[in-house]
Amino acid sequence: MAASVFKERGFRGTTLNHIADALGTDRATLYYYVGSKEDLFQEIVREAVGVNLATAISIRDGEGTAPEKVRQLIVSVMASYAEFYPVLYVLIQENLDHVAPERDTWAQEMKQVNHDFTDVLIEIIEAGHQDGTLSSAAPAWLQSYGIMGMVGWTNRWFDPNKAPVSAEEIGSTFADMVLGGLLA
Amino acid sequence: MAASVFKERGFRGTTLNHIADALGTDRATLYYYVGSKEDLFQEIVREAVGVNLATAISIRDGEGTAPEKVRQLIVSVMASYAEFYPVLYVLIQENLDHVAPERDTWAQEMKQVNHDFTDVLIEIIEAGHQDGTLSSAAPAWLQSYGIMGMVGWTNRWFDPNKAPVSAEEIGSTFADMVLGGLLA
DNA sequence: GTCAACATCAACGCTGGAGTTGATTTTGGT
DNA sequence: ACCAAAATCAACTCCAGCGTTGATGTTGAC
Repeated sequence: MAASVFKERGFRGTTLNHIADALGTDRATLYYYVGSKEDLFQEIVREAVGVNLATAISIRDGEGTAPEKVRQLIVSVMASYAEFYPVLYVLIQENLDHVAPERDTWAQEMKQVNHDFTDVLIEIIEAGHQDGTLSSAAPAWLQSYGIMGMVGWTNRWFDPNKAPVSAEEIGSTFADMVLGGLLA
Repeated sequence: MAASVFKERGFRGTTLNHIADALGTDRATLYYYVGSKEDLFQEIVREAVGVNLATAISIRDGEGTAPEKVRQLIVSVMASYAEFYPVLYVLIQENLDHVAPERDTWAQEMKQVNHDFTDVLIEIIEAGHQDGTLSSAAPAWLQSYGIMGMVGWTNRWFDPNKAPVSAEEIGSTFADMVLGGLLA
């Protein structure tokens, strides 16, 4: 519930009044349950972030060729976005470079998780470069950033409860684009 | 100058004190030149947004096959991001769904521009579906959103003054990925 | 029925940041 | 040298939004 409000208005744009309203209660009542706006936000996000990284790692370390792993990763991330909607998007849409100084410790941790996640993708792609299953015409990090962009940008338009396509279809389409390309 | 501050902190995270400091002056002096924080922001962004859309339209209406146009569009957008850096990113990184009510009129206009831009890309891709030069396995809008994501997400990591690769290289890599795919 | 733990909320304090005002300094034209 | 326009800045006002407190319900165990 509070997550939806954060998703719709962003952290800075959300006041505890907005959340209290959404919950049909009073702002002061909210403080009976949470220590601060920051606490509330972190509590919402905390669990989901780890899950995503763990999935990526298990794909990297699992069976399959590099291209298969890239596909699995894209599809499973999209599936997570839908499953935990809107929790993961709440985090992604926050530009962690823009957080206020007080929130810096937490922001650093989150950036680390993002960084680790991206690294997993880079490693998968680099393995593909090594064994020749993926084109090494460009550096693996740049290819990874492109993929992360495609996927991460869905926070701006994808709502699993309203979209005409499923998260899996989106993931599959993106994987098709990025692996096989759009050329007919 | 002020644009850099907005880029680094986001609209909400930027105070006029931050900007005044960056300019080595006083906040009140700033108000001698601009009517409000909002005015300042719009003034910075106004010009650049139109340019980008115009470029897209001229590519759509120009010579070349659909795949060539997709490539041109991606590369030219990346080039614009670098040329006008950080102005276009300042706008992109603002999630226009999160703006405060007072800013709504302006936000609607900006959303319209974004929408028009995306539409141009969709039209290019649809033309490719028609003439068989691009795969129509997925809807054109979804393929477009993927491309917009790749490109738009660069606001999180690309700084033309620091990056080890040029905007054109990035654009070219993304075009390669999306058209030919990464499969070797 | 009573009491303690649980929960709610009106009313407050406080701070950060937008925008204003008026007095003062700087600049440039004659 | 003089004056008017341009520019600067100290010192305000105002308000939104975070967080607190204490008084007032509500509930469930015995």
